[in-house]
Amino acid sequence: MTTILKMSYKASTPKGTRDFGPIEMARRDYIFNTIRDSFKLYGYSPIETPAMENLSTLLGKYGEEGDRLLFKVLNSGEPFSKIAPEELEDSNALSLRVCEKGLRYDLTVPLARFVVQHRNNITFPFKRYQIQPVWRADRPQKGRYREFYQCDIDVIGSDSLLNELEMVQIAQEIFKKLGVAITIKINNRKVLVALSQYIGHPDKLIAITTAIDKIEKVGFNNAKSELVAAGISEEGVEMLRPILSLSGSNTQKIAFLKEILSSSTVGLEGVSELEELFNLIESAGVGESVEIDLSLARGLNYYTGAIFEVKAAQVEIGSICGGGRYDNLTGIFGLPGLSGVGISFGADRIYDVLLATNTFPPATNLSTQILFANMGGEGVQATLPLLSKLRSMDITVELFPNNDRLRKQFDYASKRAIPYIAFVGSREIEDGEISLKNLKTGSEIKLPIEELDSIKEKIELLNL
RNA sequence: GUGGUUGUAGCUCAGCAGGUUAGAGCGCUAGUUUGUGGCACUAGAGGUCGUGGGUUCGAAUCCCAUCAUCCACCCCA
Repeated sequence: MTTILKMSYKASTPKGTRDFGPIEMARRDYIFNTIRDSFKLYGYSPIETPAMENLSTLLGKYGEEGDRLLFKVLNSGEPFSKIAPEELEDSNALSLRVCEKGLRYDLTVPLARFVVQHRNNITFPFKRYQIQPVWRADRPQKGRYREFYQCDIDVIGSDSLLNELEMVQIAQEIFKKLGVAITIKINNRKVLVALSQYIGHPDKLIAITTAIDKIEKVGFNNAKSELVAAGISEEGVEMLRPILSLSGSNTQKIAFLKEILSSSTVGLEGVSELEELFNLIESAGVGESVEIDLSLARGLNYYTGAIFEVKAAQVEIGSICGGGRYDNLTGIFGLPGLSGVGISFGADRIYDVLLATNTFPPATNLSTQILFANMGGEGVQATLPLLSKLRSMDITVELFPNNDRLRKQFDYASKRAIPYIAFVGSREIEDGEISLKNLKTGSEIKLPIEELDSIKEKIELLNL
């Protein structure tokens, strides 16, 4: 064993990926189950898509930055055998020659592909949920992994703002169940488009939105110099100042925007969408901690309407949930005219938040209820039928496989947080009973085998 | 992609104005008469000090490179 270890390479997972042990899995299941339960409650159905998509499906959907972060999969066989020497010089072009597939970067683009491909079998509006890992070739850091799970819901084929409302409701509900304090930020891409027109630089939308996004972090003046560097006039940037430092209630913000953008058709459209959405949110009574944030400018370039982002109030970890409306994502795959909205929950970051705030429920540690000590030969024989009986009663039991010293068996039980240990040895066999001991309190009782049906009540006694 | 941090036992780390056999705590293994654990005591296993060069009589310790790591930026979940 030791020699083998010495000879082998150091065991590790690839950069930015992790293993999940039993405790982590119990906690992750708790998160996934909570999220999934809410998704189902609102009528969403599950789908799954492959880990790999054709690279052509993925490329160009996430902006330049996103393309760079795609994990590409080398073709099998001998992909380089047909490559001419001069083709080796352009590494970008080369990677497209030798890689036809890529790992999915999110769940939204695969969904768009899925919808287009299966359009004839789908009933619209299509409400689906999807919980699967995604991969990004990012540099890992706190709260950022190269493999992480997204939990998505999307509605495809309905442009009603009721869908946006539903996203907000579900986010509120899930984080309430999980015990995470949040703020939900909402903006509208049309408003951002209108703002860029308003300051006279409709072509600089991307530069403007990314700079706007930074204002909170680096301050207005730094963002301003960045915008000026991007070729935007100083007067134009100054026009943004009152808008972005806008404070007050959501209704005040809306009123102000209406005035500023009164000459812009898209702008007014965006503002009235915001207004209508907030009216719906009020009617539904889920307006707590929901605010308009004009500095919210999600980077994924397929969003066209509402955009959302959820931040944990108590933990600094980036957004734990985000999404928005995209009017024409399926159009890229040849099926125009379908509007969709979606939101994605970042399970791994939510995990980190629950861990940091210590809000995992204690029950997530529990595995086996009763460990039967291995007392050797006849004890084991007498135990086997009891195990089946207890399992049929839906009690999680296991028998220690080796006839080790009891000290060791106790050790095993306490390390696995098994609350009860049972003995069936020669004494018990003689008296036709089992001994049952509570590891925590140390109290022990005898239970006649014919009364096994009442074991649950007997266990209650042990807890006193 | 840019900048910084740190790499010593399974884990957390100490050692570092260069000097004989590299340490601690926790964990692990065995034992303190194998039908009762968590405590305590005793003993033990386990490290080519991330890797490769260099400086030096001598390097875990200084220099360079490289890889890995974590953090920040970018971007995002």
